[in-house]
Amino acid sequence: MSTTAWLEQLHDNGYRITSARRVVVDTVHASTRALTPIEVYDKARKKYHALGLVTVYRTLEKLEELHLIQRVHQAAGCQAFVSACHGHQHLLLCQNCGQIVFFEGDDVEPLIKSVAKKTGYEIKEHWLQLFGLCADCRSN
Amino acid sequence: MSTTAWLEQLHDNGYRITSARRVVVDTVHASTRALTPIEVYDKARKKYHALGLVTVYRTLEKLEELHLIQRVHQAAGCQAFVSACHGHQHLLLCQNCGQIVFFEGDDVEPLIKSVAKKTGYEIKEHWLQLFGLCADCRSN
DNA sequence: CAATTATTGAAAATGATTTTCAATAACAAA
DNA sequence: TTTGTTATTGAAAATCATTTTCAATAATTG
Repeated sequence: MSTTAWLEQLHDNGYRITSARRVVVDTVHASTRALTPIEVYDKARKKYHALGLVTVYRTLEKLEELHLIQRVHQAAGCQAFVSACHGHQHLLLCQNCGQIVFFEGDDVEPLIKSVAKKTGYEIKEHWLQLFGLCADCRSN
Repeated sequence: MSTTAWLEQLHDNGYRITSARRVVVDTVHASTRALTPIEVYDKARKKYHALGLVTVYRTLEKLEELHLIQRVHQAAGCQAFVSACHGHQHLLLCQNCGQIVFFEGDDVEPLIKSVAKKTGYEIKEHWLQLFGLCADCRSN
């Protein structure tokens, strides 16, 4: 999904396309790592100096609402976001470089069914994250 | 694992047993829901009025360090903790009443191996949380 | 091109967490 | 026991992230 498509999504949902939003979208879209609001702010401001941090917060909020980005939870904190435009997918994070890879979690279904049966819960959502070292970081 | 065992753990690791710590330990240990620092503070203060919020933060920090409690991540926020003294287990949360159930995740291993193979990552940790409705909340 | 109205950035307000610090309480050793 | 050392305490202040307020500006619609 291209940045243009993200902007279209924003527009289709009644939001205006502004320079500030363009540059935030570009920044988050381009990153394979999760970025915190301040990191987005710092990177994006190199391209658009007038950008305000508040606008970054507000834009991230909208992108999350449209499921174009998703929050990444880590031991260090839970404020970072990554691009998430491939529907429901699970995350695999490199603990060294922060690189993020998505993977399908079809195999989780049987586990969910079994847990539902054992516990009597009706399971509505699940949430899986793996942590490790990417091929690059392993060899260096 | 009893509260006494938690206190022993603290003591064995060179921490002193104080009234403040006792009451924080009691409070978290007794709860089947995840509690935020303020919630712990409010509950615990009913038993020990002089307790300070700062001490709650510091005690939770130590309990987490000793793996006696673990942080619970939710859409609403990631500041809450639950008792976690059964080793590595996964969480199942009731979205209505907050009740938490632990379950083993043996079935996750094959998935992890398969993802490792596909991605070239060496996977060190994993993290699984399920959300749904408990039997009680379903029927009411 | 004009009018409407969402969006902007700055500053202030809020909320959570951490740090500082002097008083106190726990505990090991005598 | 009692004592001395030192970790722990709570309050206040400091910090950090996030949200709200507001008047100025810029994006869209007609």
